[in-house]
Amino acid sequence: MGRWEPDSRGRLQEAALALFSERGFDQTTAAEIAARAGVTERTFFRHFADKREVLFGGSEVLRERIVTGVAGAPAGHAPLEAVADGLDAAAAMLGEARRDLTAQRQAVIAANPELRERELAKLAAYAAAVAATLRQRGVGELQATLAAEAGMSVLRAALERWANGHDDRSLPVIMADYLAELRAVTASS
Amino acid sequence: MGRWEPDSRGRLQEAALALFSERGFDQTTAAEIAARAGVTERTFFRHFADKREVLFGGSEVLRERIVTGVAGAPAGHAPLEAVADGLDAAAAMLGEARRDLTAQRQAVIAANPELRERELAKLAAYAAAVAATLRQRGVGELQATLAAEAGMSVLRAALERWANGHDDRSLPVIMADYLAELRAVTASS
DNA sequence: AATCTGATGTCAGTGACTGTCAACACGTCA
DNA sequence: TGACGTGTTGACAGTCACTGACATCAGATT
Repeated sequence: MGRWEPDSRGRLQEAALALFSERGFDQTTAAEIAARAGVTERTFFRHFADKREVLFGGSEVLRERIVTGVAGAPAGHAPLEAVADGLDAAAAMLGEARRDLTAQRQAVIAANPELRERELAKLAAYAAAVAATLRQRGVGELQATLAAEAGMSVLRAALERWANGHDDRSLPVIMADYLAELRAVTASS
Repeated sequence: MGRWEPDSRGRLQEAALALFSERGFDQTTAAEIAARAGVTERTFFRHFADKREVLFGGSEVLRERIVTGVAGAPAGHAPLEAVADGLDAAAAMLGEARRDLTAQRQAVIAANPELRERELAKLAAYAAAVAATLRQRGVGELQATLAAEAGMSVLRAALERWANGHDDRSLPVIMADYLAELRAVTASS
């Protein structure tokens, strides 16, 4: 064992989620999070680029999963079908997480404009990565962008419903349903 | 005339755009913007909630225009058709602005992650307002959200292309084209 | 044993943002 | 005409997010 307790990063994430839930994001300082995790404020900012990032630790892994799902779609799949495969991969990963923790995290994010802003940025990053993957599959730039962003809208709406417990269906089922709704509402009329 | 030069707010917006273009967002302090506008830093933060907001002064007007466009769509219009009417209203307003100024503003935003984040938040606010308007027209919550967010994707992509001068067509024409692309890529296959 | 490496602590500093109070030009009303 | 309310600004002190530079120390490497 090292000079300090291991997994500072994980302790910081737990401490932050707890404090944000108790007092709110604005009423919690980075120094308080660090103290609760048993480290200094400087260490907090070594692990996380800014105070919000502590809530988005798993976002890169999720992005990779989504991209892998899209890239692994059969060659014959249309753009939105490939995106659907990416959503399946995301749903599989998120479905493994404890729903109560996801709900707690979503509640903290929903309660603060700065955190909502950051969540949008993360979704935009997913969309950009998915669009780039679609382009490698031969999809045009514009269609790739539009399909990817619409897919992330589906992801967010489904995740919100699932995490809040308003729907007892599994996350992949909700996502598939929501994707069908997207197709319905964008159908020419 | 008052004790001070009028239109502090407008001078702050101009000064900020100029300084951000010259040095970049991070290398410009709020105090420098204020000095260039002939006011104090405190006055800057009386007019704008934070340093980024100075670049988004017209966003509320644009949101109202979009919402008015959606609300004014014929009763028979499908959700996405109503959104298209909102996009037309947005295009009409943005088309009035000088394209070079819009391009300059977009370049500043594109160069900075924090500003891109804020732009996403503004688009999300438009989408939420549009979705609420669609719901008043009897559209279901989910379809309203998905149609509105897809519409804002179209708005952003078209605005980017128009402002950069990569496309000589008028903004409304580009938007209509992009909306057709959205329909094509989400068509069941 | 000497050295290297990685994670952390310490400390000083910048800049975004806020609360509070005073100053002052302007309009209103007696 | 003059007292008074109102809206905008300046002045100033303060908190907190975030950064750069340097020291420290356990464990791995040689």
